[in-house]
Amino acid sequence: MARAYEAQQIEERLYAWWQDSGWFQPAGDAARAPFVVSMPPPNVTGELHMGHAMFVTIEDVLVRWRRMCGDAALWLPGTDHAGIATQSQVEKLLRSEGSSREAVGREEFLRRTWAWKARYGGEITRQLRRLGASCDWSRERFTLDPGLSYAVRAAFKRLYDDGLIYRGTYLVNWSPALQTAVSDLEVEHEERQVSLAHLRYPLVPLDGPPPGTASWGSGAWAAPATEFITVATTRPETLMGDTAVAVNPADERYRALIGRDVLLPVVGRRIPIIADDYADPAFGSGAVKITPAHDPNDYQVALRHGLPMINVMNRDATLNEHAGCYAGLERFAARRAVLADLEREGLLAGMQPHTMSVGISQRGGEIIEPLLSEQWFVRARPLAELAAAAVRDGAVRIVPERFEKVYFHWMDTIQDWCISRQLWWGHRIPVWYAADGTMIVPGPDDPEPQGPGITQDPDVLDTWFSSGLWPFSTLGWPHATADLQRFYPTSVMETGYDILFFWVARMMMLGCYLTGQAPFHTIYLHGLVRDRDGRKMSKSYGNVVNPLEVMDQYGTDALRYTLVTSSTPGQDLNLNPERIEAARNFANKIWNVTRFVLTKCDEVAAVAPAPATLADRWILAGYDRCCGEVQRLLSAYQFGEAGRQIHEFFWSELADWYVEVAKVQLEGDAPRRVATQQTLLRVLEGSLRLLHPFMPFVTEEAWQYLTRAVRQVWPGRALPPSVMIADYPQAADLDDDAALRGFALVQEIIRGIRNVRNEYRVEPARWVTVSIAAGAQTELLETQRALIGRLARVADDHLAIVPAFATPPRAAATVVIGSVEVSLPLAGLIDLAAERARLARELEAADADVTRREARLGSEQFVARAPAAVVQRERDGLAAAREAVARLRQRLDDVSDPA
RNA sequence: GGGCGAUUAGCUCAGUUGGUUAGAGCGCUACCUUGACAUGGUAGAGGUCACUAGUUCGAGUCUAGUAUCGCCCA
Repeated sequence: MARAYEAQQIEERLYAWWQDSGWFQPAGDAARAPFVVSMPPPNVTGELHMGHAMFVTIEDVLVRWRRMCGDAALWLPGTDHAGIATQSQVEKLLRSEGSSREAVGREEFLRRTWAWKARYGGEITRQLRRLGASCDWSRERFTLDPGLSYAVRAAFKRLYDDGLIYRGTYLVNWSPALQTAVSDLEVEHEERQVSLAHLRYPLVPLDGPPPGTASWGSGAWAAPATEFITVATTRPETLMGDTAVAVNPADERYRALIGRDVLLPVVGRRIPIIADDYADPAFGSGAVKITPAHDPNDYQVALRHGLPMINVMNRDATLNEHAGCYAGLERFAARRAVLADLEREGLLAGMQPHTMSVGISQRGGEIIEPLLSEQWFVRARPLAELAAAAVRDGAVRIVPERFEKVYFHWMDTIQDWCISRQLWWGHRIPVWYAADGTMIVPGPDDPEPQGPGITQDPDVLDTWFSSGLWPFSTLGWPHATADLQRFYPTSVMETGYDILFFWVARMMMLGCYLTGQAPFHTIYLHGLVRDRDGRKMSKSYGNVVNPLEVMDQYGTDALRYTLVTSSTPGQDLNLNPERIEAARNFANKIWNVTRFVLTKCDEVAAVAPAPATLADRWILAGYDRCCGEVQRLLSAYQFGEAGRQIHEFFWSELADWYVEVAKVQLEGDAPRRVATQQTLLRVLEGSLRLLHPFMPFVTEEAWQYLTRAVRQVWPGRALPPSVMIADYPQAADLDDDAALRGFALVQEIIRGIRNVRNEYRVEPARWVTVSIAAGAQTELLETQRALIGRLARVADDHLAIVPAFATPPRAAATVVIGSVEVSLPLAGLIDLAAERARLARELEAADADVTRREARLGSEQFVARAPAAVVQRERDGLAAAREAVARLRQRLDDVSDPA
């Protein structure tokens, strides 16, 4: 074995070996309970980022753990066609060639996109492998696979026939840059500084000549109007689409005007003044223009009042023929032009700065345009009720629980889901139109409608529609395949909380409705990975930590261990590079403990082992307790805490103490050596299994070396070929409290002696003399004298362990541990004043301890109400503290004695 | 406007049925290259658990409120 763990040299080899051995596939034994995780499919053209590293790590911990526990574990991987993202990439490519998708046509565009996918689509899955993902690549899926596309058509047909999918003209979020509708979720909101324009609309007089006879732009357009109503708007360029002006019915200022008409500037259309609560008297002038085709609130007002809806914009956000003289202008240029002209006509009453929330396209980054258009929708309410009930009834549990509230709120306020996208890359909507406009919706097995004048809907479905079917479409649904029957519903859905609505909610809705069962029993949500200062990682900040570079530098195990132990469920994680380094060091520690054990176990005498020593019993009890805790924590989805506990045990107990103890014990006779070798092998081998789900590579490599030795020590012991298919350690509930307490005393004595040596600057190599007055512990400590001598560097013939000191030691430093007194006569080194100060400090602390415990035990309420075990612990602690105080006082007297 | 989270050592974070003197890693101080490991070892220093009130025999942990920061929804 190399002196240091070198991750880069083993990871690829081990991963290939695991996969080639078929261990990533679920065990065929039908008696085993399945444990199934659907991998959240990454964007097929995406590149690995920390979010991927996070979900892969957590899911792999979960899956490797359940697999080792004996489940038939299936982790099904795949990728998502990511309509907008992928199409944008290919369009960018075409633009660089001076072409466009329109120029090459739909068929050629799709050919180009598939070619792009073939070239770049494998990258992300190669990168997932580097993370050690033990997923079943033989079942890998892609959302545009024939099987999954079939599932999409089947789902669409079913929902359509059940009246849950409909087509209609509605106001949707339009992305002018992408030229498609997007769903509510794909719109982000941002506070922006905008100008609120106050526009004066002339009223049509009750009698007398109407205004608007002069041409627009003449400067006299409003003449001879005498009455005006002022409306406040942030979007003056849409005024040509106004179909009313609304005022609040309770607003005294405008009550008399309700029912009258105003003359709309630019186009000269007569529109009514209506009363609606939507108009806020406190906002702007209190009167608001109603532009139903360009504002969601106005749209609702128009529905209530039966107003016409006039769309003044094209799909690229330029104004159309309804905008009169502004037709063809881009929306923001039009705004400036309209304002200038209004001013010239004397119709601009003022401008004021205003902060408002603006909808931004999540992908394009430009301002979303509410646009009236014909789209397909899923009627979400019935589906949401099913999905909410599954969680409410306890069929599905969300971890951490607090997200249930968010989930319910979303389901309770759900809006219909716009599922059509004006893209070419994706599942084409399976609807055809006859020449007369009749819709034909064939089932997935029906032939494609053909005939004169029959055309298919040009749009595709939202990518989330297909990924909403993912947990079952990947297993063969709607066909009752063997996989679907064995592995559905799946077990745990693990993903980031940021896509609870996008994806998890849709899987729940579609899964509950289409399969009649919730697609998984547990939803585990992890937090987002941020930089060390808590900022979101983004290319524009330049604070992105690339997981591939981290793995190159520190190894995959270090990255995984850091990700899984740096946070708690649902909590964001600030990734600190120093922690990754610490995790790398941990891997090296594991490696070197293994090296140590191997060199000490290369030869084993053929004799019966000696009975266990106190230290043997202590490390076995500690290991056992650790196994129990880890099992408990993993069952409770406390992955981070489980990983930290193994670290604590491995480093602080096994490496720091037992390895040092073993060095001493290995110098004993053959039966003692064999017993120690067995204990080392047992605990280390078990610890590697315990840690394997977290750090698969170093544990496997170490385990391979180790088990060769284990086979020699225990020739009869059956061992599987890989740690990844070995049994996960279970606690035997040893509960050896005597060993835990006894060894803790030994540790305190050794630490006490080391402390004194350090304070008195005793050279590390020098052997010292120690006397221990051990009272009731004399017999126990006598059995540990070799250990104390070696670990505290006390010469064996200078270590006295007696029940009590005959005469108080002189010129000695003293350490008191309860009833045990450890004395170091350091001839020539002891400074009595310093020793007095040291003892006084100890005494003060012990005294405080006594006072605290006395106060607690002095309370009748405490004794009466606290659990008996807690009271007893206080009593024991008080007795020990009193003993220590007495001894410290005595010692203080001794060193104060001028004799 | 509604909801959620965070606030613990210089830094990044744990602390899950409330129970000894609140922990880890990094950093810091002193010492040590002793044969598993300097990617290391030994011994230390370092905290009014944001603040206020409450519940309780007992609160970092439970409740209410306040402050600051962040996120989600409208």
